[in-house]
Amino acid sequence: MEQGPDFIEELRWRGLLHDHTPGVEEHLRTGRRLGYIGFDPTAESLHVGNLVQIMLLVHYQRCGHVPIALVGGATGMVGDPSGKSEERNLLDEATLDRNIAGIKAQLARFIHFGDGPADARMVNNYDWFKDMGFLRFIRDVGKHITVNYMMAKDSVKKRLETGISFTEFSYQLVQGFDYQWLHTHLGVTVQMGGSDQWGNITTGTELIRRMGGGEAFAITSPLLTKSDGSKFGKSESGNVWLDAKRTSPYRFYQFWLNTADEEACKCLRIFTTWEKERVEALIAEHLKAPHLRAVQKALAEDITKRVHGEEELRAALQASEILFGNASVEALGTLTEQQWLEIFEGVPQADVPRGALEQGIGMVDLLTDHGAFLPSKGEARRALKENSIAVNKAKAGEDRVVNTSDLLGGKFILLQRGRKNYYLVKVVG
RNA sequence: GGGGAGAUACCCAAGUGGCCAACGGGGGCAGACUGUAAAUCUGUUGUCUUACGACUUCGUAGGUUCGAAUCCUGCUCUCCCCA
Repeated sequence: MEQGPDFIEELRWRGLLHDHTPGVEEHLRTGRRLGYIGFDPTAESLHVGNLVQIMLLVHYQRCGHVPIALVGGATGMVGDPSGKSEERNLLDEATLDRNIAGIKAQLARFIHFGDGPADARMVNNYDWFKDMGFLRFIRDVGKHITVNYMMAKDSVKKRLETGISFTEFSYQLVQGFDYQWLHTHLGVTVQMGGSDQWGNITTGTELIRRMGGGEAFAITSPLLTKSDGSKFGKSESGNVWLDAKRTSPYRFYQFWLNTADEEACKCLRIFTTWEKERVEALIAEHLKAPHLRAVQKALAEDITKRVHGEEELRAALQASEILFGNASVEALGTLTEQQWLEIFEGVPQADVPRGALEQGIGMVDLLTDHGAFLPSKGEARRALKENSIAVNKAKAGEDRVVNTSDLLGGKFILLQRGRKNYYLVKVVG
């Protein structure tokens, strides 16, 4: 068979390998193997925190193997205790269905699905759990694993003090059975996941072994954290989602562009599919001239393009140029209304009646009463005194009055507080 | 059950009758610097109007006083020690 790069070796240099069961390397070298990763359908969209797992599948496929994406329609109903200090809320079926559909669509942007021998496949564990009764489960599955074994898992041990429901305690068995089922029905022999999933995955390999299914392997990736130790994939405004409706492509692009130097290099290895030489050349270039931020730019462009497409990337680049570049008022004036709305999507906006603007509006009122951009007039005055407010890119003082002559594109006024906070005033009526 | 300590702004924490919108630190925001970074420095950080002003705020409800975060009483909550 045509064999791509060595998967384990690939993970290793990319910094994606945390742990693996003995023998996987050989196992993967000697044939095309089916490997799976489970995704929790807790939301309608995946976020960049899931991206590491997605990349595992991407690299897996690139290396000539067959990735299986499992959405946990059943496991999502139970709740994984790993890394959670408290019992989780359960999702209802309708929500789960919607979430699963959303996730499927997103995964398709990364890996190639189809019916060919090397194509990725998508499965939902609800399909094999929905008709399984409790008695059958505890007879066929539960019989093979001891409670002692289950209690030894970190995810369970940590919760023994504070309490864990039987439901969450059972989680590992449910996930373990997934693996067992995929093993016997599809011939899946590899399960991957974040290092926090090690316990759950090995319950699966154990189950397969005890149920006489033979060999099954586990591979985990390190959990990605930022250099300050905080969780990766959160911006000040919360989770960074892959769904453009939740995180605009512009914000998405900015998230990657703003990664710290050290992280950016790490991310470049993890989140691009570029070969080693290209990655290393970029990093070397970055070290020579860090202020150019070649790594961040390359990273942000590549990921944004993959997630949102060429068009959206271009818009994000344009927006960034206008917001952070040296775009002049003239440049702003040339934008079409459509462009305005696209660029400033996600930026606080306010509608102001044309009549009020014709009479002229003082800065303090514009920032508070009309725009509600700042919480109080005192704060607005302070900001104006601090010289931090700009109208259409020009600093404004407290006595500045805006009127229709300030309109750009006939319709918009751009306010800024400091360098990074934008507010858009739209005229209506 | 007995005894003690405490509750102050986003967080920590000073303040024990007027000079308290309340020291200081953290955090936030902004300015300078810079790489849309980090570090650093500076300013700012209850609300409202025409700000030399007014109003609301120191757990909660009352009271004493010309005047209270500060004193008194009830209540709620937190912590500690002894049993």
